[in-house]
Amino acid sequence: MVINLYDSATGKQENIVPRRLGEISMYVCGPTVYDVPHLGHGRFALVFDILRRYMEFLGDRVRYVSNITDIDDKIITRAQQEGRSYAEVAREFEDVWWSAMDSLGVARPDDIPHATEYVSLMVDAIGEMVDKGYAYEISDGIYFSTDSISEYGLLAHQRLDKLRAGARVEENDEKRSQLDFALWKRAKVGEPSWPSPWGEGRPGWHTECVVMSLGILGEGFDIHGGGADLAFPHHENERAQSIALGKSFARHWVHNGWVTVGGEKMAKSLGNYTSLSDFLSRSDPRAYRLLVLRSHYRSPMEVTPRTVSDAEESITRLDLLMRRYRVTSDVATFPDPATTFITMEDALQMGASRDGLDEFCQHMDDDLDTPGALAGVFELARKANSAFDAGATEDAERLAVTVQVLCNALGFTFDATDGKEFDEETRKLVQERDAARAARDWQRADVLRDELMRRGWIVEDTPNGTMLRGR
RNA sequence: GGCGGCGUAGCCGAGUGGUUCAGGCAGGGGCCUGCAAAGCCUUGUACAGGGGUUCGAAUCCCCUCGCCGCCUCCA
Repeated sequence: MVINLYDSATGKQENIVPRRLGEISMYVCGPTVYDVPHLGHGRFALVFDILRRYMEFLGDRVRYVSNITDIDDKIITRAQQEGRSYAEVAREFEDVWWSAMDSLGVARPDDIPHATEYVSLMVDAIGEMVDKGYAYEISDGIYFSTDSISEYGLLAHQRLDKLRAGARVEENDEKRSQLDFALWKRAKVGEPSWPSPWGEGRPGWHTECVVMSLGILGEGFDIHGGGADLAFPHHENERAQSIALGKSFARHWVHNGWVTVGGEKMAKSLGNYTSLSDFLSRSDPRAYRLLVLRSHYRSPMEVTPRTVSDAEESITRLDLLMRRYRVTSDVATFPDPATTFITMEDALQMGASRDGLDEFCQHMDDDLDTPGALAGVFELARKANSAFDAGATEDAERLAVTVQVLCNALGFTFDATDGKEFDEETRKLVQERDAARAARDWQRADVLRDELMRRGWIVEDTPNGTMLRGR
């Protein structure tokens, strides 16, 4: 099975044929840890988590690398404002990052390189670019000469002269071209710095990802990903450097679209962002994953209180199916998506429906059409409920297990509570109500239901008696 | 100025040149239920506007309007 993905470099959908059969190497630009992450960061993390899981589902071994930029102008600025070290700032916000990732159910990358761990390799690379004539020195550091790369502009889909014509700022007269970017920034007084042949300083942002991706995954790795705004100039600049270094770079480029608010890009600078921690403290984290899955990864995605509560309702529907399924079945052990990637083979072994899996894959293979795949999952859920209603338990369970397995493949977990886990007082009310109902004392039963509802429960009657779920 | 994207029913959001309105949420009707809840069934005459191509277009082409993004740090 081969997945097709839209490639930002060619502008077309391409078969992802890995450089080594059965092994996929993927590098995704991670966050700069200078502040709390917002929903936009959450989206890219989820998109690539889902892509990764799907490739594992197909049976490929994925090596997933995503970096942490832990040295950068913004980190330094913040550290100076708060009178602490850049490392403290970076540590703090990296911790926030990972705890948000855990809540979202994003599995850890296989490798998490930090920029500061690669400074000396970056210095080597910059030296090589200087030696080969791709870089030049001016008063505040070393710059890459974009004119030296004939293909520059591939990812921007623009020619060099057009790009130059559109350049908005001319902040540095010494640069040969406005498009040239810093490889090495000389340290000003009080700034953190590392030694180099060009004096104390720090690497420019665009160098770390080339050095780390090539260093860990090697030449010609399969997929390079990130948010759409990284395509230019960040990824363009990475590419330019790889050419200068004479190394073959990423075979495919994948970029995800924005989270929007009222049609506008969610961004720090616009102040229209919701931080992940705020979101996660108010809403079911799975709702965000569902929102991400429900829109195509390259489309803009609108997040509003209403879309979020819609998503929560949808999740509940699946939760209830899973509860229904577990009531009739002993199978309660599914792999935890946080640590395990389920494969199609596993799925078949667990009794999932071949047709259901095939339809799922058909959508996913088509440029990660998660909305289509998800529609199929809900369709299966409907059929499962139908079969349960009809008493066709065997069919129902096969359908339900398919839903379960596909959702696991997408990184979802379910609320597995059987609706009977609550405090003693509540338990007593439930028992009394069941007794009242058995005695056909409807008045008493209704009083008890009202009481339970007052306590925040949604009350359901099932063949197994009163069931509760939270509101 | 250059390049690119978007505009789909109450809301979100896919999709495709042509029988059955992807799916979710919300709403109407029904079945089930002691009543509910959940579930199931059923119900929507959507594709910014205007031209054109076609036997047939929301889907292709042209124009107009509106919105947004990238070209600077940015997921």
